[in-house]
Amino acid sequence: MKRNITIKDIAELANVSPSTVSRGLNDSPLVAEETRARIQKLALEHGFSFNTSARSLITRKTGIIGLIYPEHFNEYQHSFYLTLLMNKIRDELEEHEYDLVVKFRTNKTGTVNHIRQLVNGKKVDGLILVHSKIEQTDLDFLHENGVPFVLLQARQHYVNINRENWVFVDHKKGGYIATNHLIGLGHSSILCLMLDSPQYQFAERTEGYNQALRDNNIEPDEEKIVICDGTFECSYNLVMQQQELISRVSAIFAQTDIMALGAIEALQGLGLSVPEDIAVVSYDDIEFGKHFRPKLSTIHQPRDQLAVLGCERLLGMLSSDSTIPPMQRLIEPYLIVRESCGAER
Amino acid sequence: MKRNITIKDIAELANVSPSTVSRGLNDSPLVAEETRARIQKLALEHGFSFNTSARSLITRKTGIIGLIYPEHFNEYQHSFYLTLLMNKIRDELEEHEYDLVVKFRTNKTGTVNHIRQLVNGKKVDGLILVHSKIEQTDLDFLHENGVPFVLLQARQHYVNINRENWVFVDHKKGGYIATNHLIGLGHSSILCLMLDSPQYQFAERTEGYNQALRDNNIEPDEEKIVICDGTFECSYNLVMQQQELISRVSAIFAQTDIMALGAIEALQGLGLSVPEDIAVVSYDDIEFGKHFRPKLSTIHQPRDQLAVLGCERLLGMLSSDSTIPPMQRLIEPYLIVRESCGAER
DNA sequence: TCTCCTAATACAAAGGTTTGCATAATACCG
DNA sequence: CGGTATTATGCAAACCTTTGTATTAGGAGA
Repeated sequence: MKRNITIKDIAELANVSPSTVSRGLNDSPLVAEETRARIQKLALEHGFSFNTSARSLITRKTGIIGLIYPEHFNEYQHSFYLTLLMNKIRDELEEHEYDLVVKFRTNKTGTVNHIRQLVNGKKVDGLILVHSKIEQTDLDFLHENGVPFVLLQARQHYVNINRENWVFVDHKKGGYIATNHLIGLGHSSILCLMLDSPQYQFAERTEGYNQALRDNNIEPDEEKIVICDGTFECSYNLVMQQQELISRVSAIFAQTDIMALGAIEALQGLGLSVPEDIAVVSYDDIEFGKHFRPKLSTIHQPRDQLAVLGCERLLGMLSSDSTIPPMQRLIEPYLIVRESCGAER
Repeated sequence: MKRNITIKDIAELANVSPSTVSRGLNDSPLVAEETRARIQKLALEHGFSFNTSARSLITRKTGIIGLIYPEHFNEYQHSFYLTLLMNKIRDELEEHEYDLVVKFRTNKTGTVNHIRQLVNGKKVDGLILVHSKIEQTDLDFLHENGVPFVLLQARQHYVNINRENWVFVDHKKGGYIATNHLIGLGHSSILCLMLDSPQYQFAERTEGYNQALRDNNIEPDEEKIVICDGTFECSYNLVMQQQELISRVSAIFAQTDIMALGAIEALQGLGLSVPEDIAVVSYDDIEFGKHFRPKLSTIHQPRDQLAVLGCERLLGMLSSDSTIPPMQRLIEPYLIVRESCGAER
């Protein structure tokens, strides 16, 4: 591997000291305009770049942000949403010259704890914790080490978030809006296809569902909340197996788009048409929803807003060392009406 | 930010010199078993991790791999496939303790050249170039700097690949298999929905299409190759606008799954059913294909194999400094038969 | 002309690790 | 017991920047 050109080399070429070169390239006001120009020209000519490691070593900044998400989101059915969020985050960070390194967090004992590894190894300047499937002890650890971080997407009920920076989606509101939409269209017997997962956000969606029912004087019915693992197949099978139950409802609130797709596929297989025979509303607004037939009416999660706000705050924390009061934002999701709920009946 | 615990601290605690600690933690045979045990115990107790920057500075290894893809693959219609490939690559690298940093490469003048930036700044140990939308000069630059890299997915026709390491998909073969499948089902008038892009791979798919026709004594018809930008919408609109042309074919070869979905949507809108009235075969095998109605018959790109082989080779190059002859693999895609082509007619 | 100030630059230390070489300690052999 | 391997450890340099402090030169003011 070719030896790289260093500040020293440029210094020699420019007939100045390394420190002057450093200052020149970093636009320090301590260096004469003429000298700076000469240095920068030489640096450009010789394709000089700072050695990232050397620089990090002394500045204690790596220019890398770690993104941690819970391991079970590796599963196919979660990847659609996660990808959209991650891409947006990467774009945001890129604009501020930060790189993103992505890891998942498993709580299996005996496995590496990427959070501690990244922090102890001084690999990252800050962290973005998506879904915060994370132990309270990890958060404490981050505080002890003064590592800036933000929580994104949804809280974990067992985590104390009062002192943290976070941007969450108001999932209860989302569930409420979705259910309310169905009720507004004249449905009163609504099935809730609930995703069972350690993620509190799905319980929140169910809460919203129940609340909407109650607010419209419909008695929630435990039986109509059906648990599913979130896959297309599970959702499909559930509908297929629960035909009696299905016959007693006129609408379904599926907690993710994927689940809606599975359910719709099953319903159609049973000879029911959506939305004519049964309406379906879902959650996430993944891109595919609008290409499906029927086009999905779904709750849009403002993922771009999550990314923008989260990154903004994280970058803010990175640039100012004074402690600023935490930013805690609950973002409201909104309904996108397409075809799967049909018209008022 | 809390001062981190360093090798020196451990050295003091263990009553040895820093160099011994370093050796101990790195499993050097130069250190006594008893000492090593003592050192490792202390390191563990105090949550010690190597400072990545300091380490990189001297070892000249960062443990980071850069993945570069062409800018226009940021567009929605390409994201599905790219994501699948990237995720698999990340997993592979993760297993070998490498991190992945993702950048796109634009050829716009005046913008940063991420390749040079990553290499000059000594930020990465190696590169994975997906689709190699990349200048020959960049490749030359990488060789000059002795940076290991692999090309993945598809070649760019203007790039000289003889001396490079690469794993490409045999796209001509893919186009051939797809078309041949249709012909085997009795179709002789087949539309080719071609994606127009700087990517040579799509031209290759068309070549395969033409070849299959010729091998079956069907005269290729220029008119039946329709150009599309790859979006769902474009594909949809094309079908809608070219009804006369559509009426003269009994099958469509869409060069991506997304294009197939758009086309099918349009066909169904026109009152044609797939596959009964018109058969559709496509390319990519994105996950959604099997949830669509009809389920897509499509060419599977062995992306996991690309990822595995590519990473394997890259890691190989990183660990041995002797130059090994380039690995050049053309992977055969294969057909997955589902519903969209129907039965023999 | 001398002093003092300012502006521009240089010097040197620091950051945490690795590693070639020197040294010390132990064991071996005759 | 002297000498030589052998094993374990320490020393110090190197990796490349950044940055606080010292130095120098030049100009202003008296």
